Amino acid sequence: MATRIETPAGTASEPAIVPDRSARYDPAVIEQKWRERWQRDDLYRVEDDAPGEKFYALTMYPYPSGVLHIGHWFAFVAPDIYARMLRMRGHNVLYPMGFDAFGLPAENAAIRNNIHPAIWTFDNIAKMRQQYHQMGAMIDWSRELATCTPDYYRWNQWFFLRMLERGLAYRAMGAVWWCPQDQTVLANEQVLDGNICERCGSEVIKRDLEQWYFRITDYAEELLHEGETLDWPERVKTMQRNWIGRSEGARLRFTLETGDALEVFTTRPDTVWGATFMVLAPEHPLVARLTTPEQQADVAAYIEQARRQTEIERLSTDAARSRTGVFTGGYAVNPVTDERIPVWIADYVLMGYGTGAIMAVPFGDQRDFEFARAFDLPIRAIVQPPDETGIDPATMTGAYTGPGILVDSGPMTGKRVPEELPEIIAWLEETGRGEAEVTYRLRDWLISRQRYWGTPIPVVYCDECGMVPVPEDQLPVELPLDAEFTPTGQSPLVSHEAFLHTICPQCGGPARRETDTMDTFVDSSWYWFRYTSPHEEHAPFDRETAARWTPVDLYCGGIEHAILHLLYARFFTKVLRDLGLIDHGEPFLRLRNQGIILAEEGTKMSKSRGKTVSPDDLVAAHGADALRLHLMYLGPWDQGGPWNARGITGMERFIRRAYGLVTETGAGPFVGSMASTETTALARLQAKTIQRVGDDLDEFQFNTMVAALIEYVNELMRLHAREPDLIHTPRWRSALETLVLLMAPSTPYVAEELWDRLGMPYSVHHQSWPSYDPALTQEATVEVVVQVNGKVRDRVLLPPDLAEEEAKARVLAQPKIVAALGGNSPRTVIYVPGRLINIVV
RNA sequence: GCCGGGGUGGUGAAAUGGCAGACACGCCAGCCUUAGGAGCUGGUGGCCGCAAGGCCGUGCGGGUUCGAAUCCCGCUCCCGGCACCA
Repeated sequence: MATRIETPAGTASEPAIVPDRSARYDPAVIEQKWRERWQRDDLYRVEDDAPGEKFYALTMYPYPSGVLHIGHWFAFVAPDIYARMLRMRGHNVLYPMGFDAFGLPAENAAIRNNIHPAIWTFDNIAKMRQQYHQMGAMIDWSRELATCTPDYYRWNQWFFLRMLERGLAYRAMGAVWWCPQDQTVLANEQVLDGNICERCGSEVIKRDLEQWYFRITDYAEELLHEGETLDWPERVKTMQRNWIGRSEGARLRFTLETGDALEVFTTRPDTVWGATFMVLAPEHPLVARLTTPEQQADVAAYIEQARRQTEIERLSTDAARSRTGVFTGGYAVNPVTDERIPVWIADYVLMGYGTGAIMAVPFGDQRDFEFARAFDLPIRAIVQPPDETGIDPATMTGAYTGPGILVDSGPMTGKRVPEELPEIIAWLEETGRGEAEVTYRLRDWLISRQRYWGTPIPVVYCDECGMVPVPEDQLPVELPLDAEFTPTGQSPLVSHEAFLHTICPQCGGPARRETDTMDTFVDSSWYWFRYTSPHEEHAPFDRETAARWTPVDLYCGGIEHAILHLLYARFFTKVLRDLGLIDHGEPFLRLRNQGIILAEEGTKMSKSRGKTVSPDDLVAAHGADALRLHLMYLGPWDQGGPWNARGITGMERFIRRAYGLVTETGAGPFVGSMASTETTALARLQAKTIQRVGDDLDEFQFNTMVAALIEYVNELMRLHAREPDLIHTPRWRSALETLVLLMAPSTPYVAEELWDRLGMPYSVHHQSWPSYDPALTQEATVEVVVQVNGKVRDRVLLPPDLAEEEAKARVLAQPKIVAALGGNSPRTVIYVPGRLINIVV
């Protein structure tokens, strides 16, 4: 190794070979040096009013679980590279970071290790922040937030109160998991294998309790249609569309013999003449009134069984699973046929969808058909398929769901379905039997958690006044830190007397605080606004600053949040807009998901199986720059895949080659004005590489971007070997500067070091992204493939814009082609300029 | 069952209608070295061939096209999501 670092660029010097330890690429030394310098200089501080078009790049903030694993690196490095490139392109880029700091693991650690959740959480945050520094991420740490601080969660409470005022937050009974052993409600995440309590291992059941909800269903339609306009992966949009589950149909009114009205939702109101029985969800409120004394025992037993039913059973597609249900003994009247039809209960009807009751049309619905066959209920044919004779209900083996003509359907007989459905609905409306309706699968968002480590819900219960919201000036309702974490099976808040007992803000009498805390998805539903003014004390965020930065231009994160987090965040944004705090309704304009990094065996990386890969060890062995490159080079970023440590040596070699190239040939002198083919080739290579790297980054193709960098270095070395004097031309110097600039987003440390060694002013990360002359990306002559009948027979060098006739003439004269033609004359010649010529004989 | 994504050398992959396998790992050979788990050079899809060269080849079967990894139809396997939604 040799170096000339003492010699300023442009000055002649002896090619003295001075062995110098500092010349060797030593990532440990380089990375520590620059990391400290950047921190000292606050290099990544973002000013709200800095020049340049704003760009808000955001990565889903992590849960502070302890340490960053390799998957975190994979997720964070890509947007970091992208954000760095945009900054070099002149944008004012906001790339903040924080911690999703409330949640179950902290509480479990508290119970297990007798350490307070707050201490555990902040210890982890400190560790992880160090790791981000090590990664070389371009994060403005002055904006860091942790959702478990009162400064942050008081605004969760503030939003809750605003939503309560607007009727968007409400209390209602809801079926939740209940552990009879621990005498407590469990979050869904705490229920293992369908119905096992995470804590004590006993079987859990569903139980009705009063819970807090956010009325996200009010926004169902908007969430659905505004989602279509977003630049998000198609599959995420599809998942959200399916989750919202819009379905068009009608609400029809049936009457029960008890005198109660029973409404049902159906997408096939045309088949109401075929409704031969009705089915209620076991939990339906009318079941009790409807059940006759003789059926009482059966019904009660069935309801009990349905309650115990595990998720696994419910989700099973087992063909052996049969339709179950029980007759209530009660009857309803079909509103169009006036027939008396039996009312059953069955678990295939869900309380949470539609009205929790259906009209059963066994002829036209497969589930109803199976039910009718199982319990020997009547089936009536009401649709005749086109160009066929009628179907005989006695012999049919499955429901008929196809198109046809209505038969035995009173005044609607003869109508074509589905074409004339609107007329049928109109008739039902005119005659008062029902009306058109749209139903959604989306349910309201249950935000209550019977846990300690979360945002206290700011209401109190007073014997006199009932439920009373905590006045805004009394926020935050602080989570007491002196809670007891013995595993009693209850939230520590319930037994925390000082927290529990308070004074009613309305009458001043004794009151009891709500002990439920909020789902942590509330925290993550608005955190990106907080980054724009993280120290604002009088509002969740400063309106003007938020207006400047939001919406987020690019949001990166895992596909696992495709539904919940992203849907809640969209909902919150719309609520914030309706509260007048912002003027847009969609939070994230562009979304990109990384794939999942699996363990080397292709299985899921899990802590419990010891399959995690520690980035710290890899950094110690190869440097953060090499690890960054390696992760980006594994494959397409959105695909993920099994982890593989072997390839990292290739990235290390690449960095060493680039390092050697710049340090050994970067000091000049650059005096030659060589007009050789090599300098032209060099200029073309440089232009093409700038284009490739930029285009690949624009398209989030990090793996091919890295390949372009590697090829650039390899090609520079080849040119140098072919023409040793090339390194003394100004063109060469320019090529090296370009190399360092192109490397800066991906390998920030070594790029800074090389920039410094080139004698360029600090910092490489404040330089402009290199530009190129598009004319140079075109070669003067290109190798054109010559095919005969689609098989490659020769290659010729031609100008890419050569006229067709000229090209044909030249190619047909080639000896190999003459031989391949064997005397046959060409029938057609296909010419794709700059690519190929295909001669068809 | 439904909806996505995918199947290309020994491995990760590239090529989205025009030279299949860029680039990297690994492997082989050579150079350098006291040494190499360092560096450099060359080779590396399969088959036939001393070679020149030829044939075959992108999960399977068919189709469209001068030309298909790429588009269309059918099948198959793997991964992910949803799942009685009336």
